[in-house]
Amino acid sequence: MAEKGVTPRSEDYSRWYTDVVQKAELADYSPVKGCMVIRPYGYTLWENIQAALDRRFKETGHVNAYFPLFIPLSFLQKEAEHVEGFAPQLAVVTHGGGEKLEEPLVVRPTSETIIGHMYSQWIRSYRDLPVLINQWANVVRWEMRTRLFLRTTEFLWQEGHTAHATQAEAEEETLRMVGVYADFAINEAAIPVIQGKKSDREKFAGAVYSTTIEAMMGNGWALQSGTSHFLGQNFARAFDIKFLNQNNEMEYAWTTSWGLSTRMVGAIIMTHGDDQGLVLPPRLAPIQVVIVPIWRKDTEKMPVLALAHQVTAALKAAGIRVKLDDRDEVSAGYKFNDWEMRGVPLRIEIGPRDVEQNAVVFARRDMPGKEGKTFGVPVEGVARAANDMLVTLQAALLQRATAFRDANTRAVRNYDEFKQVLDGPGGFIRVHWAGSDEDEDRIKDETKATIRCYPFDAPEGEGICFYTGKRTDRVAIFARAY
RNA sequence: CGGGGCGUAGCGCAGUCCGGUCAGCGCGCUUGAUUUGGGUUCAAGAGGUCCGGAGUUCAAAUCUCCGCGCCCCGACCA
Repeated sequence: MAEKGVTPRSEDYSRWYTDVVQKAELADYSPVKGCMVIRPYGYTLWENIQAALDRRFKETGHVNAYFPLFIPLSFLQKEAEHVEGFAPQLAVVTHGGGEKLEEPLVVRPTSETIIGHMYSQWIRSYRDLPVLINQWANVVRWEMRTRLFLRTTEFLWQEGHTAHATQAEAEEETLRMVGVYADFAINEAAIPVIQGKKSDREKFAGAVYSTTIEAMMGNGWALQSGTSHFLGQNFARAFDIKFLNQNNEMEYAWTTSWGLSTRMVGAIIMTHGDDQGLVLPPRLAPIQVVIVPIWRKDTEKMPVLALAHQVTAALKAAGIRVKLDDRDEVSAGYKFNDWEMRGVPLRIEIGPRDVEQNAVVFARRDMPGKEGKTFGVPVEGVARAANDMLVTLQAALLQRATAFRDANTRAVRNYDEFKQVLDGPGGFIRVHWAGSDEDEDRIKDETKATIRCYPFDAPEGEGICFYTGKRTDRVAIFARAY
């Protein structure tokens, strides 16, 4: 690893990613294989993600609850597709208190089963519906290959589980929540995700269908960043979630589930980061503004620090998450690089020249060097100016990511072109698609690209499938994915 | 689990082929100066059961055998 800075993205993208995660002190490897330690800076970022999501969940009528970590193994086996999908990834507890357990307990990989079991006891009448519950939890999936934040054995997430009286209501909920994820991703994380439906091959084990938000990472790969599933009556039948309707008839409930995990942190890193390190969207950044005081002589130190404290207080009063870096033992240049690595959106530099003019210097993280600096920002009204700059930065990040995604989204006319794009520039391939599940498998085998989603927003209309040559109005986005 | 690579100071590594002043380097850390508008410089210092075990040998980081662990590539996935 380089002593300073990170491996350039162009040299080795996954190395760059790992470097950023560790050097920005977001997370570290743990002594347990496949697990990571989320460090305070990374955890604060996650807390900000949680707050932004939780607010949206509450606004859409959901409440939080908590269900147990351990699930009887037999529960997993009640839904055939579900157990088939998750069996290879389960961690199972066979002993407790020095005794062999009568029935093994699964460490939850997801909670549809145990929540389904509880819902069957809580739901009696149509008057009990809908049930709209979310939980913030950790889950465990024994993955073969892990990567910090993107795929770890244990990860943090939220999982929403809802039950409804009608299919229409449940489907509406499924779409509402994928929409909430998209709204969060776009407006908080500045990630221009694409909403769509998963192909049958990629859907959640046990779902009727799954919806997703798909993001494009800096290397052109796709990252599934949140999912919302319509479960039909599959889990209701498996767990006997029944209610009496208004006609006094017994019916199975219609359920949904939806989740978004710490993987989102990975999405933020790979959407906005650059060769200087992390770049954080202001709305989620643990530190939105860092103030770096600069002085030459001891006589300059006092007035510079005095102004720095004054500006810090002004920003704090305006509700900005601000940090004054008054460390004595490192140089200003060191601090610049340090905070750039950590992705702080706005840096305010205050030196003797600024004290004289009663002004400060703004340096935005998304633009390197002088280009991103604004000199002579008056101290009077500095909080307002900083706030405006944060709004500008938030918009600029989204705009840049959107332009990148669009520039790396291509159409192809046939399979040869498809392969050429994947071997060349990569990115998203947006095509008409009339292939079968087997066709999809074959393409995955041959190119490693999968259907990321059938986008909801598909104004293309009818066209020719690049693979089968058939006419269809279905549009698919293919990409290599994490 | 299949294929590759690796385990020596907090981190990154050299040394291993050809056993013997090989316990070394860079960064980081500590102390003191110097410097501070883009990662200052210098000096002095602290820090290691060479992954573990067994064996060969006068002598093992180095050779042999057996373990353990990690990383990368594949099948699986939020």
